Amino acid sequence: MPPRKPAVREPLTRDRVLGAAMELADREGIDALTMRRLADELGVEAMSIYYHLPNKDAILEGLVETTFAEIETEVGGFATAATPDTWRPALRERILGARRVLLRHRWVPGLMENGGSLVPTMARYVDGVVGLLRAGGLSYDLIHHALHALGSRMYGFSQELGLDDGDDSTPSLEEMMDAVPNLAAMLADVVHDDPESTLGWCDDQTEFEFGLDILLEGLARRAAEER
Amino acid sequence: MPPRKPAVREPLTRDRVLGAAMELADREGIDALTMRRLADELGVEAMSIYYHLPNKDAILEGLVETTFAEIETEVGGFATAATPDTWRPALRERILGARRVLLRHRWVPGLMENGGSLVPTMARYVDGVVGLLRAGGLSYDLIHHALHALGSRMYGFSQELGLDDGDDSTPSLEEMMDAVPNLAAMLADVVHDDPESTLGWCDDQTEFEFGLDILLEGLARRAAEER
DNA sequence: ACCTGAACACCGTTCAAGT
DNA sequence: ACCTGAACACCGTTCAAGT
Repeated sequence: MPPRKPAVREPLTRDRVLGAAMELADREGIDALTMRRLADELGVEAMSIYYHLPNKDAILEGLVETTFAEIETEVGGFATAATPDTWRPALRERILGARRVLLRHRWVPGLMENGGSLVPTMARYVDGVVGLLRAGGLSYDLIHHALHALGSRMYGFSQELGLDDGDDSTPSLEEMMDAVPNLAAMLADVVHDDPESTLGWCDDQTEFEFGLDILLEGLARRAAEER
Repeated sequence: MPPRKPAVREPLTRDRVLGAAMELADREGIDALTMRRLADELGVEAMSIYYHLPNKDAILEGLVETTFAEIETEVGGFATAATPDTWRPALRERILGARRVLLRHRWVPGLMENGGSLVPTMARYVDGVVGLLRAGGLSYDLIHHALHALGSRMYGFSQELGLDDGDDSTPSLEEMMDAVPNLAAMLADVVHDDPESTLGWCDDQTEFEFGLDILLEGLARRAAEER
């Protein structure tokens, strides 16, 4: 079958731009996402993009928006019934669902931290969490605290600082032994069996759930005290 | 007293560059810190900086390093004796001390998240935390989990997403009422008395401590179970 | 209505040249 | 040894012009 290219090229649209941007960022990282590079990807001139989206920030916002739309699908919608007995596993499941999506777009957390303005679907995600906790019987005050306590964990990630940098000049364990003896001892003791981190910031699934469960546990205790 | 400028200007040094960079970033934000702007501040040509520091990343690393040196002073050194009875308040105090310093340099967390390679003094900070927990009687395994669970809270910050963006186009509470009813209800109920956030990511001191205490509580429980 | 080319005002950085 | 000027290879974006 001979490859038959369409004579007339598909017209540019906002969706096509965002789709190509998403694919490019997934494939080559967020730094590769420049207006000129994106235009190349679309077989178009850089300035053509500006006809469909006002500027680069709008593209980045659109990507976050798209990601949270994926999350909405992944968790089966943001509206959920919950009771004082079920909110905790329900929230846990929702957060881990969000995490599964972010693992497909690891550069998205980086966008969420900075630009920071809450895009609509992201706001609806948070709204869903609030609704879940409210249905679980928590006071708005406790819910408010809970959102702060969870922080970025609410979305399924928590940035940490890797002990391993990709640089070639990374000092060996022996070299740092005297500068950071406790750290070295810990690393020697703990078999860090999965050096490949899952979400850019080196929090693997087990560690993520460990921290999440402590927080859920503490929130549940405070919720029980409220009642 | 007439202002008497020295005829020969003070020679450039690594420390002078870093000092000016720190001051500039504190005053005008990290985005204002460009090589040309920094050179202006030093009364020098942009390229002169490269004689004292290899590149911009080295400047950013140096700033993180300087910040953690400030933290070391603030908390009275990283070495601390602790016992199973005292590790928890000791760690709490250390983290809140780190936070006080970061509040003076709010742009530093942003640097720590991305570049990410652990600068020496930062490694020593973590080492101190490990030493503290070890002296407190925790196993290396639990300590390892603890570092992950604390995440960036270990350093005194936790990024969250502000509900308030500085944009003029921020939708009012009424406008978002139907899109995010639960969120709107919570905001209406909770008197968010301090709209001015403390550390860029809108986590004020109270909220930070709330989350921190839940984590410390959970860690203490697991530590007790270990013994 | 949709896309383009040239240009502007920035970046970080290289490199040969000044003193 | 220390600093500089010109230049390079990039950015995002504006604006007048094409079809």
